[in-house]
Amino acid sequence: MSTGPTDARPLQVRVADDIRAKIEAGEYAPGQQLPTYDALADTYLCSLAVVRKAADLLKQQGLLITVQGKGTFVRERARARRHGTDRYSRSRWSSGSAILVAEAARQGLEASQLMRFLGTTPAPAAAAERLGIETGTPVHVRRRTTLIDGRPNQLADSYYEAALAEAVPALKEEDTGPGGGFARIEEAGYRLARIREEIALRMPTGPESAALQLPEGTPVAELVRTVYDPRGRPLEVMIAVIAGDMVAFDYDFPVPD
Amino acid sequence: MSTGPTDARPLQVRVADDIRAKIEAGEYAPGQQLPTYDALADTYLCSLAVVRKAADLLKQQGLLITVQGKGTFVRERARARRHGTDRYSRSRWSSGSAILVAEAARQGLEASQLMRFLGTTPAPAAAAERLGIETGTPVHVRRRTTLIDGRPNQLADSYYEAALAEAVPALKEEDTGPGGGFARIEEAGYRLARIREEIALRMPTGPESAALQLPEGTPVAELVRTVYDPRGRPLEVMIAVIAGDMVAFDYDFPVPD
DNA sequence: TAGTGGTCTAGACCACTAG
DNA sequence: TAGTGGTCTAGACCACTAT
Repeated sequence: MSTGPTDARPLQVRVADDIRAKIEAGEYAPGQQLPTYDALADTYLCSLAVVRKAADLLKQQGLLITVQGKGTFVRERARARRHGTDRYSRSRWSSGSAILVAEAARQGLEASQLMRFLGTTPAPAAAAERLGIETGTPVHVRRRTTLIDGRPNQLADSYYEAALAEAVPALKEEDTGPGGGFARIEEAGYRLARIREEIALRMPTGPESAALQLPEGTPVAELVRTVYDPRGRPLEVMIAVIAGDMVAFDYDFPVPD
Repeated sequence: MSTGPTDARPLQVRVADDIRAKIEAGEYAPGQQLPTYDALADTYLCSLAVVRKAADLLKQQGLLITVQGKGTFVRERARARRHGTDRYSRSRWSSGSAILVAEAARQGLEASQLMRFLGTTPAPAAAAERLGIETGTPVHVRRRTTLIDGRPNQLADSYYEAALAEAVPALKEEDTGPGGGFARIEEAGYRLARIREEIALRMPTGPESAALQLPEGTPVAELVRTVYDPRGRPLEVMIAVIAGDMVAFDYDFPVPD
């Protein structure tokens, strides 16, 4: 541990920095188990609580994970799903492939979906606002969990006005069929014209952290996607909470006038 | 504290949840000081260490901030700068306003900039890759810190190939003049046609956390923006690290074919 | 059963802020 | 000077994993 002559930093920080340095130097490789807390306390001549606090700092920074009863491990970087505008290409979903699975496969990932809830609910403020209705108005909702390579990476809730859900009965089914909900909506005579995506960053709440199996120190992206018809009427609002270590967003657009 | 009959959750978690509930209920308002650790330990009939751990959990979630010697406070949500595609509108920057300041003003925010470094540097991999050159090739860089309402919110580094920096001398000046660097580049005969933005989420490193004055539990967005000319040649690569609590991204695009 | 990390206590002392 | 949060110790006991 490189303790400078006037190193006034707290012991726990110096221990954390030393471990981080070893990780970055490859001395502890991704997935590898670290020495036990007891061993580290011996090495650094400090109490267990200090080692514990140092490990907490590194967990917060997403460098370590701990498993009770097993040990402490260098975190392996998850594979990110790139989230670009071209995944919305009409040619792709109108041709019949399941949009999520096909898009993931293109990136060499295996995707699946789990329906958490399907039915009517009072519209939450964020959805109501974008649908142009009153908060609390009954809307149809599809709550799903998306998994990549078996790990949950996204909690996605799609909201539809009741009238639209009536006009597009597939939206009330678990399986919306080839091309997904977008294809069914267009078949019912609507046209999807524009998409607006809003992204915010934050730390997960407790339940989100559990549902997404997030390691400590992993932020989430909150993505609000609104799909509009050619006259600017909102057809769908999706609110998704996405594991920050498993996503990257890509946008490509012309310089606006 | 609503301790159910079979509440097996750790005490520190129950304490944290109870405090969170009070914050969400408005019992502790944003900016308000919480009772001292000692007082909370008395209230919850637990040790100081448990209160401390509960507070750590809430800090990680971005709900509390602590100031040594002063106390513990409910975190006030920072005002976010919306980061939309229309801020790149040619009509805006070509008309002479300072792009950053004007855009922030439109949102009721006060923006300013601080130049951290201006000169030549070996191209980092992320920039070189997108500029289509070898990593390590000397490039011109503008490193700036952006402040919103006086708080630093963005560390932005723009990279230019050496030849372009020669052709656009303003890029080597602190002040690029009305309309900023984009205006100067077009005046030199280039044309900005497309923009690609890539966003990733992560926790800040120590230095980033310090430079952006980030409260604990605040993630950062890493934004890589590449600007292309009409023939698809990259003109500028900007790599920005943005405080997660002070930004929201907006994209609006047609459904691609 | 042995070994790991997780929770919790009681208490000493330090660093910073405010009056 | 008094009061705040921060660091650190020593140790007890619990929960989970492996063998």
